[in-house]
Amino acid sequence: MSEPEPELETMDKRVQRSKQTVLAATYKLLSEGGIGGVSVDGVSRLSGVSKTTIYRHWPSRTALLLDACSKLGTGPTIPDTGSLKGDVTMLAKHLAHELQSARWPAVLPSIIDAAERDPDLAQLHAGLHAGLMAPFLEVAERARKRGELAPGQKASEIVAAIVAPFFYRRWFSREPIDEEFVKSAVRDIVGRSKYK
Amino acid sequence: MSEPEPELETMDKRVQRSKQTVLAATYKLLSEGGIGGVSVDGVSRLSGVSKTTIYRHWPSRTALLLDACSKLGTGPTIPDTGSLKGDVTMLAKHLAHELQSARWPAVLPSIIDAAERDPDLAQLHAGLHAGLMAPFLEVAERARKRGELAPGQKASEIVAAIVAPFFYRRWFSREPIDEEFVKSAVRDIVGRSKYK
DNA sequence: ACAGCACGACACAGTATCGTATCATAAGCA
DNA sequence: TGCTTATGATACGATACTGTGTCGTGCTGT
Repeated sequence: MSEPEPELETMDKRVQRSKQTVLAATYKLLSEGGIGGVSVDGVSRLSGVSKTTIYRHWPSRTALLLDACSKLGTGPTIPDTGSLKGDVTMLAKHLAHELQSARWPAVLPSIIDAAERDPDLAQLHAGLHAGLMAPFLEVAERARKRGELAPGQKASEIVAAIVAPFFYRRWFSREPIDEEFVKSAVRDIVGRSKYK
Repeated sequence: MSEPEPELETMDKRVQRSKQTVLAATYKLLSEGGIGGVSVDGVSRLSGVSKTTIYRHWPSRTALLLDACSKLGTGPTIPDTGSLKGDVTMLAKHLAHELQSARWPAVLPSIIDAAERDPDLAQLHAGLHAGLMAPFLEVAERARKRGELAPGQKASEIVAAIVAPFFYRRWFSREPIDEEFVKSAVRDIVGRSKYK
């Protein structure tokens, strides 16, 4: 918002290459060691781009970190099966798969930790979280318009109810997220939305 | 387990005092800055105990850290109101209060982050988690014996179902955990246990 | 072809960290 | 009281990190 953002097109090829290389390396270190595992020296070593150049493009380590983190949670395509159950099933399966294979789940705890103290990171976390939840929210909203949700029920509550058990499993109880679990989670949600 | 643990009674008064002082300082730094916020130098400065002495009692920073962390989750007294709803209500209120005021919720993310990579910390996390869940598990088990749970329902599932939304709120959506939320969470659980 | 600009290779200052070592002091224990 | 033992002050070496400064080289856009 405050950055002029000088249009990738008009950028010097060398700058493009450098920035991209550096971001890739940062992302790798990030996913391997969390926020604490990222140092400018480390990024320089891994990427082969000299530290001097890195500091030419990012004013500080924090800036680089925020830049890399912001490209973390690219959501899936939003399904549209026509029913809440169908949509949620697809999203839940996708989430289950990502939680166990993608790289961002390994990074998120360190962001949450940092957000506990640093306002900038808290904001970043809010953005990431919103991005992750967006598909679920969209699906819930549609169900609402279809009349599949009880009157008093907020869409965000549905979203929390479906996602919370997944997160709990991934980071707190650390149990595997198998097909059985996904099924029962979806069942709970759908059951809850219909009655009462 | 593997440590001889030389009986607090027989310890030199000076040792007792040092260890306690150091642990207190460590705990404070831990709750303020997470695991990353604890350095031996920092503990020394804050506690007034010299670094030399700290290294006399703990072989490494990690050892000190594990020692301090292990005293983190001292659970509440387990209620016994005679019904699942009563018990869960009490525990949920207690949890809600702790999540917003106690110090361990600020530390847990850093432990989870570390557990993502360090096996020792993963074990520590497992222990803490077990300690936190124990009261809920006990209460659920009792409900089971009373016949308040459906046959196929595992106690641990009930526990996960009640706790997950609290954790989600505290660390992911970062919404306040008010009385309304606690009520509806309890309602969900009790409803789920009775039918089907 | 040529000028400008980005680049890499240093080197540097300042800070913070983990552990270790030495030695004098003071507290506790018998 | 006197002996043992924990402690504090201090310095040290090794490492890692942030961020800046300098300078020569070579890629890029015109």
